[in-house]
Amino acid sequence: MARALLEALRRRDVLADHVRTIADAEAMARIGTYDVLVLDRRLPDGEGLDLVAALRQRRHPVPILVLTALGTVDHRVDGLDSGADDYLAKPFAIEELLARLRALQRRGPALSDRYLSFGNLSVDPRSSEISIAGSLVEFPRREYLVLEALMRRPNRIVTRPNLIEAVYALEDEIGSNALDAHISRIRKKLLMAEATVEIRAVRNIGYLIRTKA
Amino acid sequence: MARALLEALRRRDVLADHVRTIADAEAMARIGTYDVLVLDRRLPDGEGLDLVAALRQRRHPVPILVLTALGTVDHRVDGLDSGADDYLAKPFAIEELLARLRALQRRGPALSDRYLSFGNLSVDPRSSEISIAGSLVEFPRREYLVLEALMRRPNRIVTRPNLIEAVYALEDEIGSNALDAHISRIRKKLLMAEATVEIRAVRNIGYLIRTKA
DNA sequence: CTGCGTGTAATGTAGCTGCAATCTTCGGCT
DNA sequence: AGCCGAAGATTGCAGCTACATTACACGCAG
Repeated sequence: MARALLEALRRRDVLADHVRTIADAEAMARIGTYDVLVLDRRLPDGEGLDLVAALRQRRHPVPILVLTALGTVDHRVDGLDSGADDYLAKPFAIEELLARLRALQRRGPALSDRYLSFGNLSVDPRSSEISIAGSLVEFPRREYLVLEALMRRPNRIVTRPNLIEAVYALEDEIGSNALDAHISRIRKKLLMAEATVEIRAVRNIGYLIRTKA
Repeated sequence: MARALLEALRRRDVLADHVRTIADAEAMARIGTYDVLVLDRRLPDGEGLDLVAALRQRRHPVPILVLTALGTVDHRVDGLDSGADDYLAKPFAIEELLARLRALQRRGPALSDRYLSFGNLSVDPRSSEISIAGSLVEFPRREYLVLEALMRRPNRIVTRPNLIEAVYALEDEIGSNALDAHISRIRKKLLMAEATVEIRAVRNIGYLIRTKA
């Protein structure tokens, strides 16, 4: 399958590389600069959509087309919502695939980043704006960064080191409860704005954001 | 058909406008700012793909999804190659359409050199002219460049390095608050002209332009 | 020469942010 | 169950830093 595709691409003077595993694909995406990534879902070392999600999480801008046998509407919706830009199910016409690749390449790499929303809270990483219950709420920089980091993984624990890294990118900062202080201030604002989410501490590990009981 | 779609979108709090003809669609695209354009092919006054081609010819950046009964592979290829970003044939599942619209909206508009307009401010990169509330306002070169860079990504943060790069293309220019000074002067002019947009600082990162509260 | 554009520097300022002191909560242990 | 220690929560405060603004000087163009 891959071989046939590579051959078709080569015949049209499209340069392409091929790898078999998610791990390799991730490495290639990290190093190389590609116009488009074509991805199957059922791969030797896992589910292709996990790679999509991982790349998007890191804000990797490469356009991604998922090409797979899993073709129900639900499959398609899942694929697109995981961050893929197009989804084509087998069987497919090679000409259509090529046209879709052209469309993706034409459009270029993404500039945008997904709106993060959870409960009645939504975060726009592009403008660093946060709205709660529909109205804009101002957050200072560091508080914003903490909240954004939490919102990138709602319902999941984000470790203290991760949070500190998110806020103090390179700068060194150790030995204080600065992070706790930020959390506290964020909580106060969430309360003020009547957010339906809350930040819970996970002892010895970190924090997570989740919907209020 | 259009009514059903509008209803489905409205139910999900997606704002949408609907027109019946190519002429109207063209007018709307020219005036308004839309995240995505959904287009049928067989329209009362012509072939939808002609509109796609016309918009692309003018470098219109809006993502376009063609939604039509014409669903052969050739139809699809033609649609995509005319400049559309996605092509969905009837019959289709509403959920898939919505997912595809999300994907397009996520990715955002293509870069372009057409009129940049936001709020009551508009910038013509070709002539380097700026109008506020309909009347032309003179900006010196450097101020113009800063404002254009911001207007290329309204509501998004533009980093200081990006801005500096935009203004001082090759020349070396470090160690001063020249950029801040420009921003300040631009702000003064925006105020004078009663612009409905404002420039906000994002601490430690850069600036962004957005509509005034 | 004059006027505008632009970089620099000085100065002002707001409000973020880290800290520490104190209080509260939680989990483990007997 | 109850106690204790440690982790987390909270809050006032003070220093500071990044940004804002203004004035000024230099340079180039008409």
